[in-house]
Amino acid sequence: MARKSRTGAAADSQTAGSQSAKERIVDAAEMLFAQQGYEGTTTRAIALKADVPLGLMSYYFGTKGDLYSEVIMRRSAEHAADIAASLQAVAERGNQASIADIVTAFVMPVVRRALDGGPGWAAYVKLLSLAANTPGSEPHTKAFAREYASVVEDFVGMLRGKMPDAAEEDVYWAFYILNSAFIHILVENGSIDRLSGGRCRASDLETVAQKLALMFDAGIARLAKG
Amino acid sequence: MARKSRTGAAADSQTAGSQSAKERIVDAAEMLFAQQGYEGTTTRAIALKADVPLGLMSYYFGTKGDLYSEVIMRRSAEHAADIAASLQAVAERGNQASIADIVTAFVMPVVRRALDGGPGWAAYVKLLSLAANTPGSEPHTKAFAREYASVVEDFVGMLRGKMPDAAEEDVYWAFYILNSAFIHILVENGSIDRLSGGRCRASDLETVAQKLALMFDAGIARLAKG
DNA sequence: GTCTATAGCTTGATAGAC
DNA sequence: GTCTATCAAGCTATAGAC
Repeated sequence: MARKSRTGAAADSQTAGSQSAKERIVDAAEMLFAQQGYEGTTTRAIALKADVPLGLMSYYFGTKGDLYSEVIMRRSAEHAADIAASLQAVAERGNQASIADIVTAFVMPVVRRALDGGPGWAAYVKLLSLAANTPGSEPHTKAFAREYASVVEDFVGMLRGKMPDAAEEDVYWAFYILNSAFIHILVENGSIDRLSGGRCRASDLETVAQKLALMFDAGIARLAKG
Repeated sequence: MARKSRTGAAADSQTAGSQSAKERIVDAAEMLFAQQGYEGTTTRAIALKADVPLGLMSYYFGTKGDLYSEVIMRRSAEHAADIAASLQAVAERGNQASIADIVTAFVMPVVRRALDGGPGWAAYVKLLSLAANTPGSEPHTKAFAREYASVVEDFVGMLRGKMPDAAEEDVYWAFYILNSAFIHILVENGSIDRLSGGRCRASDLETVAQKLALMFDAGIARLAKG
């Protein structure tokens, strides 16, 4: 037992495949950061899950913070473009699009990635929302915020078009409250499952998206009246 | 410079007063856990902020996890009773109370503590919402959830009274989405401030409560229609 | 490029003097 | 009760053999 096998017991069936060591490290980091947070995840745990020697971490990525950045950057541009396209498609329908349509266009690209994108994307979405909820993570949060700033502006602009008589600040409150609900739901662990006795499942993001669109269609309309 | 003064530079103007060492430790822990999270806070940092020698931490509270529990338990019962009373007052008005009234009754006790309760209560409220957003914190989260379970049931019951024609699961979705928005807003650090160019302030919880009541009054009514 | 071994700190917790 | 000194373990990051 001179050394650990590359496909030994420590290897994770999800991350240890035919991918390169570099990819496996990012995959493992993504999953662990999403599950345990940045501070709660050690570089050793990442190396173990990726089944690579500890030294490779620094060789490929430098510090732990640099690796975190890499996890974000690997998917953020594609994801943001994804949402932008979804919003654009609705914007082209002009006034025919309802508030519910706009909310759905904003929310569904995230839901689809989380549900159909595989475990990597699911972890990324969780990490994305987790970063927005974590204090003392200024550098991390700012990195994410920058990547999605343009998409947020598009969305707010479309909401504004549906709130012609509202005070400017109410457009921002509408976005803020909707986005807060959505972000929190993405990190949720299942408190609603227990509370509802199994009638609702937090992991059922499609239903969540539908209820969000329904509620905020009415809620934003109310706010828009002044 | 044989040893650090009890009122020396390391002492925090907030926590180092006439209180006992034991109280100062809990105060310092509360504030640091709220600002940096559980993993991000070291027992040394707490001791430094409380201006107490490191050894006293274990003497009074045992482990770091025990100290965290103490931070929760110090205020949770009083806070939960506070919210229960607020809900009860609205419940006594029977059908006269609107959905907005019920939402306000649920939200305002938290807002009032955060704004008028002093820095200790402000930190506690932040920690409360932070715990609901943190992964890998099962033991912590469960401790909080247990303390507020009864209040949540009361609130859900009152919502149900206002949604007589709705499917049972929609009552839970209504609560879940509202609570998610509220919880996330309590940890927010000011992204809305920047986005709105200063027109909205995340710290202005009174306005947040007002907008929440307005939007969810309409949103829950819509959901209640089926 | 890959891996082992370890340096250099910081962590939570405690032993034992006062 | 209070405080200093320190332990054992775990951390990130790196030096240097292969």
